[in-house]
Amino acid sequence: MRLSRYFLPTLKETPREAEIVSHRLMLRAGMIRQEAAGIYSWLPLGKRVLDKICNIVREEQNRSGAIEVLMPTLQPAELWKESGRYDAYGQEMLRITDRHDRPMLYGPTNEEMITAIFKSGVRSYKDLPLNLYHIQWKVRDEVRPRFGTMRSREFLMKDAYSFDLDADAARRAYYRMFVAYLRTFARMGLTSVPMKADTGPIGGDLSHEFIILADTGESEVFCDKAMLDLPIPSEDTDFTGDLSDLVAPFTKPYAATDEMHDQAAFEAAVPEERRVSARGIEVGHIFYFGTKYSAPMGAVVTGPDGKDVPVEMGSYGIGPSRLVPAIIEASHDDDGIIWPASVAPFNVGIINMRAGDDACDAACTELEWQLQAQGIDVLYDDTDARGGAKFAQMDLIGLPKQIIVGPKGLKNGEVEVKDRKTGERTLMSPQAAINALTAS
RNA sequence: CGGGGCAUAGCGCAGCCUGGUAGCGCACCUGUUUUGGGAACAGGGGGUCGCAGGUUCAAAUCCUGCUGCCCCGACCA
Repeated sequence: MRLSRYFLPTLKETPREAEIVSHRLMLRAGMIRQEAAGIYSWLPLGKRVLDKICNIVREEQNRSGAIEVLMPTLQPAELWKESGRYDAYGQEMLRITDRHDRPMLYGPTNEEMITAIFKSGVRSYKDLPLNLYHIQWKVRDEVRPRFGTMRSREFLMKDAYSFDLDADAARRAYYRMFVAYLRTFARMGLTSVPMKADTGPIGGDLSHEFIILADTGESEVFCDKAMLDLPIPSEDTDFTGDLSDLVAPFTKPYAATDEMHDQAAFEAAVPEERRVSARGIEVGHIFYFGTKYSAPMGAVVTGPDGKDVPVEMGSYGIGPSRLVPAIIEASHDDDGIIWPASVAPFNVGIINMRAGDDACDAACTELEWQLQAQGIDVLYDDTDARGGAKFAQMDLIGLPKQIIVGPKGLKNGEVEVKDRKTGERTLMSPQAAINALTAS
């Protein structure tokens, strides 16, 4: 992509409304634009990151055996009256009326609809286990949206729903998602900590929030330092097997958000030097809720004994539109964003120090072409801005690697490869640069 | 939903107290000189001062009402 043909409205100054660093950087890097309180447009750079995140989420969901569907954002109120949540949900549910005066709503979540879908397609226990998920915009008319896309009124969520014959099978389904979540966040360069969460009226221990530690997090969290260094299950994990041994190391150590925190238990369980008390961002939430929706909505399967039983369900959420700022909170410096390679909007930035100079133009074009031929996403700054401005902008938008091409280097047949994170710069031939950047 | 604040060019702001018809920096356009960490000079374009009323010869400025947005708290992917 040529910068001269792209739409990248970056800002030197921070818009006044932005308080936290991720919101500021997303606005300055031209990733989003606010349309109303808690409602944002995603501009090209932001859209690329969001798509990369969704693809990682999708790959890990698929790997775990979940199947993708797509449900609408608009739902009939009727469905929610069946479950009893139409009245229970309150002001956060954005309700509208269609031209026939039928009450509708913008979906804040999809338990009801997925249960209806399940009901219409499944009769037998032989069709279980089943896990259906989608990635769709959700609407919650938040009392106080804030922090950019971290807490917005319209947000993208991956929500998966598992269906099983009994509680044991439901637990196995829960563990599959647990492992998928560990892998998903790790692939984005994040250290996530699963923390016991409130299970509400269902009880049990099958609810976890996945928390990223960050100073600007909304909740206070406590955990054993050992949790931060646990190895992540590999991509060869057999999701058809029993995953309890993989999950156990993550559920045994102490880890709790403030609402579940018990200081005495914390001190008893964790030696002082390993006690971490920090702030965190919730990027995922999984829970098992049994027959809470299947029973009132009549979602049953016929068991091996010929009797109908309501299915055991769980639901599993990840917020991609929240992960974007979460990753920035976890990975930035004074100059801007530092994208982990897996979610970077472009892998490599090329800076032409002397646009219009034949040798520089030719070298840049060749690099751009060669890298793109290898499947590398390249943003080539071919504008005639001064070098300093180009460096600053490239650092702001956080591309992991940069190639600096200028007359000084080219005199010796060299270009400079810069690592955004370390700031390290290395002179090498263009071919060596291509080799280095396509190696992994 | 309670408490506080803000609204003037795309962005950041000054002007308001003490009324006289709008200004600065960045960005943008033209030209020249430049070019290795947010260039310099010269010229230029862009604003129903959030909206609606009112006071006044005259309102960005004073008064009233409304709307939008931000922050702090209680609630949440």
